Amino acid sequence: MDLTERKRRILRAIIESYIQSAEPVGSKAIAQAIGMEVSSATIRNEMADLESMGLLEKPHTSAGRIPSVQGYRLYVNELMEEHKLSLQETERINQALRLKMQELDRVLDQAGRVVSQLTNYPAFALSSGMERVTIRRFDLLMVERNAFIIVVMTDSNIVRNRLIRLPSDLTEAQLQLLNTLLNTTFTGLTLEEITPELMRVAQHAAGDSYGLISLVVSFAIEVLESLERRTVHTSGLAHLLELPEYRSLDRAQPLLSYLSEDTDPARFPIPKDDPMKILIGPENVADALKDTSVVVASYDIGDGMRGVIGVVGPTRMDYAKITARLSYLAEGLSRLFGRGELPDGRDDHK
Amino acid sequence: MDLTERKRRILRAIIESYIQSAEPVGSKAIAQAIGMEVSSATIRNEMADLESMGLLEKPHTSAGRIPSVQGYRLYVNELMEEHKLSLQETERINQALRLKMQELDRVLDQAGRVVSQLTNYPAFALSSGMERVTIRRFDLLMVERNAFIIVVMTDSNIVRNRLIRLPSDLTEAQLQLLNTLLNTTFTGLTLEEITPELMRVAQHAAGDSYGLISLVVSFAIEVLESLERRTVHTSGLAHLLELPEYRSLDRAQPLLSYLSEDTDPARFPIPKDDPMKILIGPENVADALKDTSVVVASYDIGDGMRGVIGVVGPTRMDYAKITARLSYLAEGLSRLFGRGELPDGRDDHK
DNA sequence: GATTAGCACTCAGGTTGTATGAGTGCTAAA
DNA sequence: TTTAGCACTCATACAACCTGAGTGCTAATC
Repeated sequence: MDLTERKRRILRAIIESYIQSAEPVGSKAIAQAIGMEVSSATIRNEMADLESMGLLEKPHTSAGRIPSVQGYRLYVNELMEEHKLSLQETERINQALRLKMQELDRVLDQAGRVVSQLTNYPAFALSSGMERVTIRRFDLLMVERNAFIIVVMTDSNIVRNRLIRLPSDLTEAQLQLLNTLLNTTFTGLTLEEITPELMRVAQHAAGDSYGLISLVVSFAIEVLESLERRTVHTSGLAHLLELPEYRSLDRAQPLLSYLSEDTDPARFPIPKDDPMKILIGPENVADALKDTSVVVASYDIGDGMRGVIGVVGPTRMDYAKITARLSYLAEGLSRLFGRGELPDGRDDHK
Repeated sequence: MDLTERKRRILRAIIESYIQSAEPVGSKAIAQAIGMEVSSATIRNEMADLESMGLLEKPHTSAGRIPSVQGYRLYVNELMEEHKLSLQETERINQALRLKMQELDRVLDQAGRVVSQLTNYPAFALSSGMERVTIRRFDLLMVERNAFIIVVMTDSNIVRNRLIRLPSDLTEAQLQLLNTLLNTTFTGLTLEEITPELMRVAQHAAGDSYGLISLVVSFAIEVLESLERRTVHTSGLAHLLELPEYRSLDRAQPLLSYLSEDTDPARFPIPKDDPMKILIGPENVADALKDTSVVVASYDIGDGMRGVIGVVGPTRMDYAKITARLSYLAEGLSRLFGRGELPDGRDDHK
């Protein structure tokens, strides 16, 4: 059967109406929406065709039609018009970017929050995780005679620090010695390459009776681990309950629980090649997401890392609007963090 | 009217049954619970008395009784038996403490999560906020010719850092100069004392044409602000929906929204003098919490700061169990962070 | 005087039956 | 090919009814 232009118009009208109302839409309503060129009976015939093509379905005999997953897919791929962001919307997003994204450390979390506020859907944010991170340099700063600060910087330009106190005193010279030893022995190594063996050797070479080296190195290990570990942040969960499809607790609870237990990042889809991805209903791998849609976008955090932000909602979510906002935000984030241009307020360099 | 020993026993039985079941409890059930020494009719008489004393109430004529706010208050103050934590429970808490609390930075968030997991209620966590924080020292570390790291340490021993890139190159000597200038001019000052005036003077004195000083100082300001600003973290919101009183969306939604929009810490109660506080129903100030109970505990983060963790649940929450777990956890956290014993692995100092 | 058995009464919640209306599919006419 | 008309299907809302748990009161009992 042919997907005529009229069928496409009707399908689109049905989907957009359903996106708005969450109610099955009938032939009469569509006849009106299209502009009364044809009668509702004609629409009915067309709808029957669309249904047999698998693009629509009926919740029951005498209800209107609702889009099927295939229908949404067609809509997203071909029918959907690009949503133009209003000046207000872009301004709001820009403001969010300016205000919230000060600390790189908390980008993930913040990005999720912003997305959720922007879309009124629950959102999640995760980092795509780094592999093969290494420490680029160590710095030890003497604070008091029995306290110093470790500063480590990774090859991906992330800096972490910790204050260490000792049971006994330490001289500046000792610290210097330790510092150079660390920088010669433990830089450029991945997590796996830092073996207990290596530490023992270094400890011996330095004549380190205090176990200082292991203290500092274990901090470095912690940093490397935390960077390799991906974490997920979810936010705006309460938005879910505003949607008619989740007025029933039986529907809402499993999804809410799934999103709340944000332990395992593997459960959230990440876009591989494209900057943006739309997963409709059963296209999701996770069971709990089987009748929700997920829109994910990725952005460049710089230094080879990518961040991922996503929105979870009912299959009838307003794809046009969501994708527009999400991609605009992702671009903004890329601009902010990517290309080595960190959000420190610094300008472009070299 | 006298609150006889028998009345107290009955009241307690009613409250504990209601805490378990969330169903109004009838005379017969109580007669059984007490041990059938008396008949249900007697219980009925006693219950009528308790009701006229304002300790019980009826949802409607032919239902059982439920505790009133006053009833809960009496229970919490006098009737409640201390809940003994099982070995498993303490072990679980200790493990959570050991595993999760590695980074002081994320204590708040983590503490909230742990509480929520421990109690199966939504939890919130906030810091009591610091006042009059000052920078104790600056360190500038040269990374490349056009990049350096700022490390600032506050008088409360919190260390923060940031990587700064410059449009042009810089010599080690320049950085040294800047470093000493910062340490002589901008240490020991509170947020208010760092005026634009002062910055201009310093900039002039240093002949700082790059605006480097303002770059570094604005980072310092950011750090001070972030420490003074209190933030709230909520977690485990989905637990709310497991409770029968929030099976109805109309009840759950306002509360969920209230807890989700965790912007304003002022909306959450913090215990003033006592280490633990129980707020039952309308004893809460916030409207959205008027028919929930909140249990909060505070713990010592060290250096004069206190953290606050709390649990939100229905008025019929299991006060005995919750308070036991919460206070154990709070003590653990105090031990971990308080008394200058930071989780860095360092020991007591001076 | 305190306790108990018995009984009438109340009321939430579940079940059943019925009406309503939105929407459909099919057929015959335009 | 389109349209009007009609019979048919269901979800939903609503009223009527039943049931069972629980109460308050009264009169008998300890």
